[in-house]
Amino acid sequence: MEKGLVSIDRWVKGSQAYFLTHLHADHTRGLSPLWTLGPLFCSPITARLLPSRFPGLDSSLIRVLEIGLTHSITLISKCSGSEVHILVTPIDANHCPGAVMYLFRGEFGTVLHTGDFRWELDSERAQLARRNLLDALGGERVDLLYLDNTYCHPFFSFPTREVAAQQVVDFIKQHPNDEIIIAVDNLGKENLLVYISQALGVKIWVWPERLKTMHILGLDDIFTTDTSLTRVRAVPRYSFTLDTLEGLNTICPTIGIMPSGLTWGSLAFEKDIGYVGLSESEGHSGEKSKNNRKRSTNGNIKLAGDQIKPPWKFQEYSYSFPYSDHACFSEIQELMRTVLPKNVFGIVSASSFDIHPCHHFDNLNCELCTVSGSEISTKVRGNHLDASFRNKLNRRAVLHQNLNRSNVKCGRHLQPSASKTNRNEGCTEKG
DNA sequence: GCGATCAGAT
DNA sequence: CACATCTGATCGC
Repeated sequence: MEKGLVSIDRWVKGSQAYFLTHLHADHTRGLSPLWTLGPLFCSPITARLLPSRFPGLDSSLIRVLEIGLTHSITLISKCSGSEVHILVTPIDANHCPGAVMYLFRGEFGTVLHTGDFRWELDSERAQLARRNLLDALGGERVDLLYLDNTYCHPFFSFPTREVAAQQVVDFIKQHPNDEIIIAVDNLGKENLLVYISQALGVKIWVWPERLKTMHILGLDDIFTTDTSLTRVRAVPRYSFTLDTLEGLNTICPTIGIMPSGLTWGSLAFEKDIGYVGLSESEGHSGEKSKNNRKRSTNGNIKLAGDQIKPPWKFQEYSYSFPYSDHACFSEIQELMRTVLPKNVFGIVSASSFDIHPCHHFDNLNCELCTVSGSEISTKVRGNHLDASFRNKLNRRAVLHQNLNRSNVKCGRHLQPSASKTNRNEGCTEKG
């Protein structure tokens, strides 16, 4: 596609149409309530959430695209001055509420931008997304795939969110006398909270802004801002620190739950970074015991591959569960097989795992793209990357070893500096 | 004083 | 590390 026509999650001058995949902050950098640069295309749910994120945003610029339908857009080529017809099909990305992928078709070829996505094909929702995608493709391959490569490495293996949610529920049930806090962002992981609420028959505390978001999403009776009503609270991830947990534990026993795909991989396991089997975990006693710390290194069960069982105790009071809103490697693999991209470009370039996606998909006959800014500038074959690939893998291994050591030292590296106070007391305090 | 941008933090 | 987010400093208007 020629330059100057469309931007996806990119909010700078120079395009005629702007597409938003979802409302996470790292995809809206540059977008502000003063936005005037062009029409903003998004899904219906994103459109409903937009005013709360960007109060005063000119609503006449918002173009709502129904998911699964193909929409026709006409733009003007800056090169030739002639009309450019673009077909765009938003596909449910199964990431956070409102998140979509965009499939673009036109004379330029077929381009799929996944935004951030999950691809759990045993869920009906993802099956429908896959059908919509295949229908829109009509048997064609994707020429250029912009891929959510967050977990694009065989290293990353974790279960579906439903399985992970059940693991969280089982864990909470095993700790009936503890307060529970769960780290979440401003958007996403709602289904985990709903699942917990329904399984345990409790409401979930959220901070006031988050409650507004829940109401916009139509989740009316499950959440509360009254801490006296429940022992389960969702708190902003940035307030989820060792300091916060220690502080809370001086008042009453409190366990932190970190839902994330980040730490769930087979390499981490080989390096023995301290997974704790579910049956091995024990009731939280509230004591800052060296025993507990020992448990995360000495008491873990060594399992292999998909036998890994959460939770992983990564801090004195905190456990990680493999609940991820990003696709694991096998799901990325499935998407690649579905669209058979001729060229691939990873959209998460800041990741330490920025090995090019094609490295893992030699058999797909796809080109390796590197980028300069937002423009695709060169295309080279992938095999020469072996050295850097190994380096990055080694770096990751060292990283996880360090992580392990830090855990033994009670997460020293995660402690905020002594001068810092808890920035979000209001979100975590009792009463 | 406000918005944009960046560094630094978890 | 950094899934995404927040705070605080700085700069230009």
